[in-house]
Amino acid sequence: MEDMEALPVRFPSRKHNHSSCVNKLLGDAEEECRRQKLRFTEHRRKVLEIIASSHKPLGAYDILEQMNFSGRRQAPVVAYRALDFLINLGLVHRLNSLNAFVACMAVGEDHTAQFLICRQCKNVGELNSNRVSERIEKDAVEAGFQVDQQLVEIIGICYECVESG
Amino acid sequence: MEDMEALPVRFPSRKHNHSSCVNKLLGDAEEECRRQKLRFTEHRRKVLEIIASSHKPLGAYDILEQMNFSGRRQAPVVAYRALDFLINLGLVHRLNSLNAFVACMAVGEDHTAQFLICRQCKNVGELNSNRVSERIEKDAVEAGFQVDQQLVEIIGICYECVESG
DNA sequence: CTTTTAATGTAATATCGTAACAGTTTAACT
DNA sequence: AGTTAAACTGTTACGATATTACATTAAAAG
Repeated sequence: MEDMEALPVRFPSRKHNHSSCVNKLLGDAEEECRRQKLRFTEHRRKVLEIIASSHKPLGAYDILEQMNFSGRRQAPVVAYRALDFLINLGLVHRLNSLNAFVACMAVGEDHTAQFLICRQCKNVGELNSNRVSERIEKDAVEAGFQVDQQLVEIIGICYECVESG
Repeated sequence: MEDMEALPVRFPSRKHNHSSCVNKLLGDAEEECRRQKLRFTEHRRKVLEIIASSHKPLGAYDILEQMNFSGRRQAPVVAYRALDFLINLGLVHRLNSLNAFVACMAVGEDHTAQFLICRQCKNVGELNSNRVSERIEKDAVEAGFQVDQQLVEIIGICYECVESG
């Protein structure tokens, strides 16, 4: 029998409200940091805010450009340090095929992230199908391989771009 | 019902014969180039030979280092051009999580490559499970996403490394 | 209030990858 | 063979991505 539970798909609609998802993510971050006694510093907040404000993946240097508060240009390492922190916390994902970063759309949901990357509008969503991650796990084990981490990036066209030709 | 056909797993054993897989790959390349009327030039042959001689992924600059015939150091673009050619021919794969390249272990078998990357011995194998690629395809379609390309990289420990502690 | 841990500032440098363009070789066609 | 078109090569320069190292400052823990 097939497992027919609904998929927890998340793809950003063209008309969704950005500022509400930014606020949600900042709230999640604050809470998580409080819980784990980690410091949610200015750099970290700023980087998360920048990433969350875009559903298009951003490169580290794109982020850096938007960090010029007080007119001073930050060094690359500033962005990378904040990104590492946010990735470890599960608030940000890295897209290996693009050398770029996106905000997590399923914070706190314990998922193996699987990305849907639209090569037309450049938006990125998360598929996060347990069926996929379990299939990978099973087949790898059957092949004698012990899985630590899965990396799944799916490149194609999102439904809104298909519809609009 | 589960599909129980055997998986076409390929993971390089510690004791397998390198030179025979190099020769096989070079032969495949020659044949494929003859068929498609493409030129299998010296650079391309050399790069394929270098990659095929290692089951550990090699970076473009690692490859470059081994291309110093006649003592002259080649420009990076030389390696990248040959790599592009070999990748298009399906003889070489790129590992996005490592910015590195490996020889294909399933030439001519029409597969969606899925990589098993051992973080201990650094060897890379191919899982290439149709069950995985079909599951990804189905779930993505169900999510309204039209798939062009899948990128699956699985990081963990291979059986030989598990056995040897 | 001092010790220790974590975060920052800053500079330098490593690593990965591409653009542009002139020159040469190869294949294809008279 | 001689001519043309396409593919490949050589070379220089540069762009993009990421890390190391180390001195300084701020925060938390005792």
